[in-house]
Amino acid sequence: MLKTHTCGELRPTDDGRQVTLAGWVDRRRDHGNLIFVDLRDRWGITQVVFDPSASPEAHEAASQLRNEYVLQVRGTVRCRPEEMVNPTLDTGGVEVLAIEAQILNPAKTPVLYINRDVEEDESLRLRYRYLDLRKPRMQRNLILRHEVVRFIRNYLHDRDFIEIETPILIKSTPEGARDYIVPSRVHPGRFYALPQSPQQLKQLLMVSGLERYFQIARCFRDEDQRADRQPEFTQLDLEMSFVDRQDVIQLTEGLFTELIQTVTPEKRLLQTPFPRFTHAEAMALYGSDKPDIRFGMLLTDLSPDLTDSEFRVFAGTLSSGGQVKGIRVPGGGSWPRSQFDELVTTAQELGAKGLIWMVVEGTSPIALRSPVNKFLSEAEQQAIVERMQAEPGDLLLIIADAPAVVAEVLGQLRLQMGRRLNLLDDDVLGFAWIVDFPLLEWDEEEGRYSAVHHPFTAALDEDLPYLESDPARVRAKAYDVVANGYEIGGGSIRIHRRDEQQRMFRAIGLTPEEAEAQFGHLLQAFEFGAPPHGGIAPGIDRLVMLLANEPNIREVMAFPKTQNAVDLMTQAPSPVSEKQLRELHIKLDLEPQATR
RNA sequence: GGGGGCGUGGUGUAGUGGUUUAACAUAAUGGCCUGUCAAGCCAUAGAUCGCGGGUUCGAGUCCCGUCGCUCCCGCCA
Repeated sequence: MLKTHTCGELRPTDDGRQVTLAGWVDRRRDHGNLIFVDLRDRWGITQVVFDPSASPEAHEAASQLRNEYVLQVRGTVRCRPEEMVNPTLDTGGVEVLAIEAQILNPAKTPVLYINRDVEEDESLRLRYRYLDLRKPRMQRNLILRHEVVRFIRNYLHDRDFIEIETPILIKSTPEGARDYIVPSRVHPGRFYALPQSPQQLKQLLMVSGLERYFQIARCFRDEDQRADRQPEFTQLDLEMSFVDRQDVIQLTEGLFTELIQTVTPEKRLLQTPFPRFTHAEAMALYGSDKPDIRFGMLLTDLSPDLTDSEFRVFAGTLSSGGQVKGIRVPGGGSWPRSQFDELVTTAQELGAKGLIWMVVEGTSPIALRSPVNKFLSEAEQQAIVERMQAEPGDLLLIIADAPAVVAEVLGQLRLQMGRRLNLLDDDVLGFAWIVDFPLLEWDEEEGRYSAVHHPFTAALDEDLPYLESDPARVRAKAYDVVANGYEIGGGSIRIHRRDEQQRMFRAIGLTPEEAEAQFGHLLQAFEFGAPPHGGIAPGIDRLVMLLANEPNIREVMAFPKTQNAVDLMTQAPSPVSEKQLRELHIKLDLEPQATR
């Protein structure tokens, strides 16, 4: 080793020790005769003093130093006098008096500031990611990620799970996200796909009798990016045999609870055991299937009070199967009028026909300030205020529209209002389970039903009889774990019988021939004694993002891609040679512009 | 596919409502300095304002296009 100690470990008790440190120059403070260098490595920063009276040679070397030079120093640890202790450094009680210094590598002026916290242009950070990753924030995130994965491995190992790798080159199937595909050289015209998740493979491992499997699995989806979505990402993929929903939920909940208490003890879990909502409840109360339950401001259904209203917006909406619902924004009544107009615009941009706002000025007697109160009877105003438990000074935001629109718009407004009122505490993790998702949803574009979760998800036993007669009514043995408004993971109890799986394929419009061609291996496997099984797949990146208080998952990935799925450091994707294409029997058919 | 934001010395910003040497901080280069820890002081150098076109006497600033990064909708079984 080129060092005897790290830059984070020396303490006053090491006084007098001969040590060798190596790392990067974080800062140099040159006083002419005396030079101070903050030497940095992964473990910390130690101040090195270059005194010409102690070592002229080392001092001369130090005068050459610039930020990010790689330096090896041999010297003597000495305690700092009390008034020179730096309380902001773990090693601030000591310094190393340099006897010998060797520049292992100089460095150009860095394009990013490693030693200060500035928000540099993201493309610059990604292009020079290896420099970006030198920053304490990024190292902290990568270390946290490692700790999370290490805890998961230990936890599952202790519970008799085994980690099994599944192939990255697999078969493309049309269901789900767009596949990344890989051409085969030895089979001209044929392609592998990169897994969107190891779903079928882990189910086959259950057929194999492994019973408890997990994998820290890389997944690939060729879809457009978001702050919490990258083209490749990592899931904790796990599957268990002879379980029901309760078993998977309990295991996952125990894992998360202990993980967070161990790895990020500064985080507070809002509620354990995690509260459970049916999908219908979550939509009704929060307007979202991934609710942020750190704050209330629940959606209140006003429909029962307004069915006979003279106000046509309400009556008309209700008579045509719509809903009237609202949220109560405490204290929002004092905002300027212009902000209410902005909220109306926001609601319309989100798809609502309009937004009704009411300022509660008094509750006994009822006094509302609103563009519509002249259309509402005294009794109706009374009912609205009572049902929403409104108090003077509150702002009420009401939407009358189709149920899906009401949920979407009020759900979004609720989040905006929560942020605005500072109701979202970053140190709190509001985990919850969402269960009883619909099994199928109508796909307008394809003109058929498609699986909400995936086509291997089992239906609730009591709903299964309606699979053919009333598909939209069937609920799934599925469960999502959500936290702070993010979907952290989803899972289900799977179908394990061939006949039931074929029924499901039929329900999503696959012919028996198509089902056989695409999923024949799975159907066949189910004929050889497939056990009941189920599992879940939490997203590691999103979880770590939450634990690290980061706004996007790029901050917890070493080498992420841009929104256009480009790697700015390596410039992937890039053209390949004619020879490579020829070997793969691939001819390009590009627009003239697109040849770059 | 659509909508929004951003792009000015190496880096982070100011300027932007039409006009002169495009300002500040930091980094950089040289000098001074024995106790700093975002060291300090002095001096020097560095941007034709993402790129292309247009309007104008005059464009960093206005208009059109384009590229890059980003946020969102669609999409993400």
